[in-house]
Amino acid sequence: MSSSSPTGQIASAADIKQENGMESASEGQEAHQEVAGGAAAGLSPPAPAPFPLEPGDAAAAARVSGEEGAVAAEGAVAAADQVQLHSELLGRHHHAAAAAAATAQTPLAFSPDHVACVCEALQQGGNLDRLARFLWSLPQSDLLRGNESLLKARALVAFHQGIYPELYSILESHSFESANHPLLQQLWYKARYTEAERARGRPLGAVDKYRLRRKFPLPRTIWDGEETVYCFKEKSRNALKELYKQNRYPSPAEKRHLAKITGLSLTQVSNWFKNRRQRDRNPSENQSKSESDGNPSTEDESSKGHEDLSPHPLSGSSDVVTNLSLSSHMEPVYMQQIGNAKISLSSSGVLLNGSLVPASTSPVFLNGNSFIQGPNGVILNGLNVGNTQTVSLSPPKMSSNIVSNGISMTDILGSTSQDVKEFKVLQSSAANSAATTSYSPSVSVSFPGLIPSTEVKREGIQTVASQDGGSVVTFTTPVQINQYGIVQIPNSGGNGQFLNGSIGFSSLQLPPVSVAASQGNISVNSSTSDGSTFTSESTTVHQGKVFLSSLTPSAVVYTVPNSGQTIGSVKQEGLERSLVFSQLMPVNQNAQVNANLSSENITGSGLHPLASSLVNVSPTHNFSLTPPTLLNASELNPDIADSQPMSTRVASKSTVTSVSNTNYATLQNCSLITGQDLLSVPMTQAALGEIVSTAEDQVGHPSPTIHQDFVREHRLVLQSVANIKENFLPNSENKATSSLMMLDSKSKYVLDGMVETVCEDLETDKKELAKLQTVQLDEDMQDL
DNA sequence: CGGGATGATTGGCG
DNA sequence: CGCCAATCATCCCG
Repeated sequence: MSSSSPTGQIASAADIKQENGMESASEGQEAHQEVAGGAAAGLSPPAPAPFPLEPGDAAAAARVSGEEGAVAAEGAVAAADQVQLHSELLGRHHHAAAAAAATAQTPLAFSPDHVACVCEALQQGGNLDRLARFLWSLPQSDLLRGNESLLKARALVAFHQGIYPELYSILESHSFESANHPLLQQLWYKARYTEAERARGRPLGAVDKYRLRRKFPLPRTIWDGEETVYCFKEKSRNALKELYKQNRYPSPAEKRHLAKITGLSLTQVSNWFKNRRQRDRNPSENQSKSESDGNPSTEDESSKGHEDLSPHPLSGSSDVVTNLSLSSHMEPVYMQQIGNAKISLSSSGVLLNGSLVPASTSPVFLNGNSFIQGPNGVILNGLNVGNTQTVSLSPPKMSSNIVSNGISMTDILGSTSQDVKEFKVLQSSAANSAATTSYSPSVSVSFPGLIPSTEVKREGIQTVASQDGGSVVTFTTPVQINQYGIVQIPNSGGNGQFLNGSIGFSSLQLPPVSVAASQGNISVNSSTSDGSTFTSESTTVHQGKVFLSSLTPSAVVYTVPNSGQTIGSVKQEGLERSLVFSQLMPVNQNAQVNANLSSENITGSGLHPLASSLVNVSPTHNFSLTPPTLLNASELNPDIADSQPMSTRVASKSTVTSVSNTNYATLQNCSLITGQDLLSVPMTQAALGEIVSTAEDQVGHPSPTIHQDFVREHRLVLQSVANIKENFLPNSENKATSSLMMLDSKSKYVLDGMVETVCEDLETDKKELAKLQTVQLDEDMQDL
């Protein structure tokens, strides 16, 4: 199930419920009341223009004119009556002249505003018949003017008269202001319902209406494109379940806390518990009450997850790989995104950006389609090796295993920095650097390289920690990975920290140059020789980014974008957003994709030049990721879910920005930061304390809105980059003038015109971002 | 506020 | 399109 925002749900329900009110509104009842109040201020006489106002029209106009007047005061009703009476008289008075003018086909003397005013008045007054006559009397020129009020009036009349085709035509032909959307949406649906009822000869049930809504989705002209979802987000539900397990009757304080964590309202939280208890009490519904009163649903989900987690035949994986080839088109990505598998880790595994795997002990998975299993195993970067195979390491006992792209560490270590190119590693336990050797690829298991849109959930509050202070990663429930392969780490209200501890790489375990994963969401750079630990004093999540404040130089990063909402358009609640992450952060989970592309367009040309300063990227490598591959329109574009296959061409223009400073390191696709580079960054920049990584694909796509968001994100990133004053290595490749910006130690700052422009525009955004971050940080601190 | 009942919404299945 | 299950919301009662 795709996650959804509570707000969206509520709005959805509310909107739909208003549907019932439509009828009365059409009758002009409720509208009448609303307008009556505002009439007090509408003492100005109706437009004296000679238009075909009927007795009531003038009054209606008067009411509307008063609409802008503030609030209805007491006695407004009486005043309204008087105004109406007065208007009636005026209207009657002008009637003769108006009629004459109309019959004479004389151009109307009143302005469009007046016409609109009358239309509004008649609409609100429910005088549809009169409105129809009024419209009828208007000259074509006016009707064609495109005045929204007029169009709305026409739509209303069409609806009222049952001329639905015309209604649909009107609604689809003009992009209405959002303020009119509710009404027009109701007209749209109501018309559909009515048509269906007539055709069926019987009233529609809730389900029938639901199906009609699905069958006849609102046109974009009267809809902002945001989908509404009924269920709470998976994350929220998990949080609720967690507490429910502990206490079926949470105290008000607990409810508030939960509400805050989940982004739900207190009422929703209460209702949830109430419903939950009710369900538990009625075993009738719960056929599977086998599991005591724990929470079956959670269990169920877990089981589902395991199914998904279970190893798949290689054949399947290979297929996936094939599909993923970008060269053909983004379909693969699309598929992943639409899916919605959920996986729950029973143990304390952590999955990041990728397909997950059940962890026997405390594995950490990052960004990978491949998984690795092992005690304290760690892995990342789903790029699996050419074929979606997964490697599972089962080190005898060791603390940490690192696997990347299905490549054994030995391979990595042995290889030159160039070979390291695209891989991400996250070491959950830095217990001892010696662990490096501990990993033994003794067992290789093939996994489906890719589980379509896997969503990993982590139930319960679990911790993945190493025994020694080395590195500890603590997650407080739930950690999710959405179909984008993104990990969601809820702002664990309770502890207020979701990442607390250190994530580090021991120097020994890493290749000469620390590896910053470009394509992943998480990157760990270890620049220090000692087990490099990363300590996060505080974390801030904002706008799809996770900000980690780290006191230590070792850079770690971790960007987590959000959730499932990305698919299609789903309403997201602001709150939710702050807690989760926006999908803006494109994370490429389809590492596999690269394999196909790499050889051809990308590799060699684009990244290579940069290789020297970055951890090199070797073109020939199987899993070399290339910018285009990493950031492709489909991944960035939430609309993919709309089933509009996006053909993302490698050649498309794409910009990747990656910024890092000592405190944060954001790794974006295709950017690699070497340990040296990290070290080179002055510690003094700690103040910036922010990591932003984003990428924008310039490829045009159907969702302007989203695109804008993206742009914004991108801009934010750029801003941060500017602040840091770090180095950029613009890399233009592909005919489409794609620009790849990378930050490296060389402090070479190159930006093409476009980028510079963007940066300039960001001045204000920068401040906003800083402010937002601060706020978020404060909130987090409070939670703590 | 909790319990019970019931309606609404959504989605899956056949 | 019917049926059903899962979820949420709402109303009423104690």
